[in-house]
Amino acid sequence: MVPPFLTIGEVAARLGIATSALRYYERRGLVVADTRRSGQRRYSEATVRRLVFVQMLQDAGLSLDEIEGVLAAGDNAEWKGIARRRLAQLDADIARLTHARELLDLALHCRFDHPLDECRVMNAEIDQRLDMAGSALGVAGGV
Amino acid sequence: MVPPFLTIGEVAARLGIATSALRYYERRGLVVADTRRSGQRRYSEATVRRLVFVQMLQDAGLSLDEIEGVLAAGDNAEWKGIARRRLAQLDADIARLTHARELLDLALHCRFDHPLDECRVMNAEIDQRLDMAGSALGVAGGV
DNA sequence: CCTTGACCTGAACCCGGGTTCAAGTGGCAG
DNA sequence: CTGCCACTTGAACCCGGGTTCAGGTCAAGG
Repeated sequence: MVPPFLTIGEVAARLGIATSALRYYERRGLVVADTRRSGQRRYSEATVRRLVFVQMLQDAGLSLDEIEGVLAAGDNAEWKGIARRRLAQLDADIARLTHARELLDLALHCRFDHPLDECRVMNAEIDQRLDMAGSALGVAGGV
Repeated sequence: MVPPFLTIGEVAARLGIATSALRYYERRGLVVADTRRSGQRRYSEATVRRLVFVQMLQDAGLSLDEIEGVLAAGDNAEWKGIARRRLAQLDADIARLTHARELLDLALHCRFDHPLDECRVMNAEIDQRLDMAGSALGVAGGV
């Protein structure tokens, strides 16, 4: 049976995280050890789950402040608000990374033998971006 | 024709970037103004393009150090190496974000009325992650 | 008894990518 | 001449998410 309490080192090992990070979370008020035995933190199974949850949200790109908000949310409208905002941001991020990925991929298979600044694909993209921001650069000589 | 030189403020406005960032790039040796007029930086069109290129690579998730590497690459094997590494990383990032997105989305449409820690989907994911890292936690004795 | 190892604390430090600040210069308008 | 504005510099600071360090406590084992 062995009361299911883990030391900070065990938790750290299990979650693949540094003990210093666990203490840091506690400082932040995010996740506090359930109890102490002669001064040392002991974590319950439930708290370990909570930590995994924190990791998940972190993976989803939430800041520790946001995660605090989610954990503290009494109202479920509260975490859903945070989640929705983050969902929109995720979509934007994914789109941006996907575009970057395509670009990089094209550049790699462009032609095998010219420097990057002569790459047609890259230059097209640069032109695009310049046009987006309102170009006076190639348009007219004078201000 | 009016030599097509822009002041730092003009470049900043055009690229949607702070002047301080441009000076910072110069400090880093990334992109240096072409010339000076009574001490003030002047940027050529070519240099502005270079800056846009820097922004693109930054969007693709390269660090300024890596970007320096790409810009300095004499050998095209050099930038291709960096690009390939980053491409792999992008794939991983995209996959991770996509997974997080799905999860968050499911959680949002889960049931309309329970706190997040009672969400079936979330708990399934937490279990998964615990199992991944070798679980002794739920195996014996548990609650 | 004494060492060893894991743990404790607060305070300081690290990193990347800038931003901010104080103090000074240059040039043009009124 | 006097503003005024955009520009210059080096140095200091900010942020998030931790890590590192010095110095101390505790329990077990040889």
